[in-house]
Amino acid sequence: MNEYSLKYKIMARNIDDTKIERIKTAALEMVVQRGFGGASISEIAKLAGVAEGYLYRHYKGKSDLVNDLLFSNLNELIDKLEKLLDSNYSTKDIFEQLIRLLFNLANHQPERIKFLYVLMHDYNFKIQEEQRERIFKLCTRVKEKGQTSGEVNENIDEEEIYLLAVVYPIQFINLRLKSFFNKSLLSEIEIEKVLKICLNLIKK
Amino acid sequence: MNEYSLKYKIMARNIDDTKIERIKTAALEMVVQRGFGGASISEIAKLAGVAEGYLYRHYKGKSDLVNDLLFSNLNELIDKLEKLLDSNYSTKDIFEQLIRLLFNLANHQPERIKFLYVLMHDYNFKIQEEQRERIFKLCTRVKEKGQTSGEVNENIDEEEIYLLAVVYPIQFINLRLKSFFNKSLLSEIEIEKVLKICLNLIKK
Amino acid sequence: MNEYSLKYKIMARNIDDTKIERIKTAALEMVVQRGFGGASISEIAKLAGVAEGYLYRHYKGKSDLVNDLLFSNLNELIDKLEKLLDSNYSTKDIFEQLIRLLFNLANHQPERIKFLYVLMHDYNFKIQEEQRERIFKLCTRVKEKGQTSGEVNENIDEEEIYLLAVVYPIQFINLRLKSFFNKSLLSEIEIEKVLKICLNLIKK
Amino acid sequence: MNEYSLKYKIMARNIDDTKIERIKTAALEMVVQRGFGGASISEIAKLAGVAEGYLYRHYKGKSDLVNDLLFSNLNELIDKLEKLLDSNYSTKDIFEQLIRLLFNLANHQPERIKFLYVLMHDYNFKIQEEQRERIFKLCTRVKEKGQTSGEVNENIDEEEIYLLAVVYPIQFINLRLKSFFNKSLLSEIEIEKVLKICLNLIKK
DNA sequence: GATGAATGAGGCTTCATTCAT
DNA sequence: AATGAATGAAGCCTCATTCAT
Repeated sequence: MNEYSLKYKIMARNIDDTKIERIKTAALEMVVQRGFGGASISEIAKLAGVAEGYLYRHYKGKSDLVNDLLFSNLNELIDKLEKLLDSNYSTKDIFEQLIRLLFNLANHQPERIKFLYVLMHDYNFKIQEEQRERIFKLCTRVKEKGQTSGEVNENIDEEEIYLLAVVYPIQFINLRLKSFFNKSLLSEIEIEKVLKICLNLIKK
Repeated sequence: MNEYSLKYKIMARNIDDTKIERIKTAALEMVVQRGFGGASISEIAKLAGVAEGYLYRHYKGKSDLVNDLLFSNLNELIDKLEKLLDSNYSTKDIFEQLIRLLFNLANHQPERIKFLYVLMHDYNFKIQEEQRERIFKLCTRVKEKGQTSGEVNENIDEEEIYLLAVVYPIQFINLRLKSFFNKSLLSEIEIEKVLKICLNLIKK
Repeated sequence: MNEYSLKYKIMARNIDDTKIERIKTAALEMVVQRGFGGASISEIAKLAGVAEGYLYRHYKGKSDLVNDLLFSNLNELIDKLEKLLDSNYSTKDIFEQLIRLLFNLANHQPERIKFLYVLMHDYNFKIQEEQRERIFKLCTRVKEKGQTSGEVNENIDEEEIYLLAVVYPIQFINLRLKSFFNKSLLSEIEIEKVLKICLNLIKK
Repeated sequence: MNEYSLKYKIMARNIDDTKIERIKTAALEMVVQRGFGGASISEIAKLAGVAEGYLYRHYKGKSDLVNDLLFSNLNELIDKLEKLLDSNYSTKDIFEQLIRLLFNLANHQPERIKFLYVLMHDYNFKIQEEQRERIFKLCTRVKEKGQTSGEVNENIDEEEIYLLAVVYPIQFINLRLKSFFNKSLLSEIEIEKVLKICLNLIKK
């Protein structure tokens, strides 16, 4: 193997290894920018720098691709939350970690949080039953842990925990990402603001 | 003009008068069911019982139609809120009335609240600057009124009022409309639940 | 209405009225030339002088179009045969008329007989059950009529009548249309040749 | 080379040796099942258990592959017929042997006779000039032999011999393979039926 | 005003073919 | 020799939009 072919090989490898990743990133961005219906395969492929047909070697179609993206992005989040709960953090700290996690995502990969935000509100995309159950169980665990430790109000249920600890921060973040009220910062102050709301809620 | 054609004309007139209304209703339903990209003009026209071409006499295109729908639906809501604020209700009662208003909409015209829910979270559809300002001003009025009367915490700002009094109820309602946690009731109990959260968070 | 618009109207009408006919003709030709899989909608539309999309206002898709063509072409033939049988022709004359009919088709609309020839031998296209039954019944009628009059051998069955009176002429004609043995005439002599074979095989 | 790799090589060799054969079988089946246009290289390769690219080391493309298949299948048949004619069989026996040969094929390798049936009727696939000539010469030999021995009518020509001794049996067989008239048997009785028609034809 | 036939750009998808390994 | 990842042209089909009536 000469220098050229070696270099080529490495390049080829590199291109190869990131191809699907680039498709995912491109699809995610296009869905955020144009919505599911508005995102076109040809634009996604162009943005990813792959042939249109290549996409179909890995996904059955656009729907499959986007559902897979939703599933894996959500899974990543759920996994992290499960780990959080497996730790010995207090309930308060769990909320804080969760909110930090979402803000961190917003600051480093804003497209991801936008993507979740967009698809969570699309009546065409249903979160898989299995993931819904995992989310519900997470909320149950938080609730029980918090109520046992006396940190969480007895009247709060899973739905409210989900709405305040997950949905509320996501809504806050996206309002900022849209500069809806002409603010777009997502710094420590904002984290505390959101956390305060969240904790305020659950306390007795 | 004989009796028949007269009668026909009257019928036609009557039909005519509701044509645009029917288009709006149809478009709203289709956008909720299939998303903006998935809703097709021909289906909307068929559902509305009008010719495809008719639609273009009143709207420049699909985008124009849906933007108009978003605008007018939002306007209706904002108008009602303004009236609420013009009344002598206490801040608490204003929140209650607002939440009742949203629940009422959900119970009687669920498609409307779904429509708002879907489009408010679509990065393609921006709420018009003018409406954003009206919303902001409404929040300012609520804030000031509430803080003057001592009902609202001094640290709460417009953004938080919007998130808690508008976004939170809409999120709650749509979670129920989707049966996300296998609950779908939207009755008095739920209103109180949402109101309690909302007030709890805002009060000192 | 001025002269121009009148003329235009007539032209438009003419174009209109023949549009579907032109699609059918074009589809038939393309299927013969390239086979079902090889015939493309865009080529068919171009040949017919209509927009690609227009085709879909009348047919669900390529398959629907070609099936419809097969069905109607076959129906036309079956209808003619039924009329032949309703007449008072002798069995011999019925065979002769049938063969003349096929030769006539071959001489005036060769694409049609090629089309039937091509699709009847495609394992993807099944003749509809209803048409198969009609064909079978026609054969039964011929058989019974011929056996009653003593013109047809008692041992001949429907299948053989179909093979000899329908399939054999079609095979002969297409062999000629292909110049398989470097002959391509389809004149009176050939009609007699085919008829002779047919009668010879059926008679006692 | 160690024992393992040797064994592997032998196995590989064995597999290798049948690779083209497997491609041919797979291609033949796919063409029958889906038509030329509908048969895809990747499906053929998968069914054959070879890499897609391998196919292109032996054939210029799909068309080349299928043409080769048609050529070789036809050649096999023609070779057998030539041997039949080189024997001392009577003309009657030659017809019988030919028909038995076709029925045998139908019973043991139905896909092959279907393949011939499908492609013989496709206006895209022309039988090669050379093969057409060989077929014609075979018919001439049969004719002359039969007319010399007095078994074949003087008025019969090559075309008719081809149509009755080759095309007719193939048509009969495929009508049965399709259960066109709800019969699918291809046993001794059917052979006799076809033979009778065939002989009836040519006799004086 | 109102219609709906017609258009054609553009979407999704398949698949024959190539080529680096 | 053999592979199969990758390509991209071309296929089928949809649908927003236009326009003659």
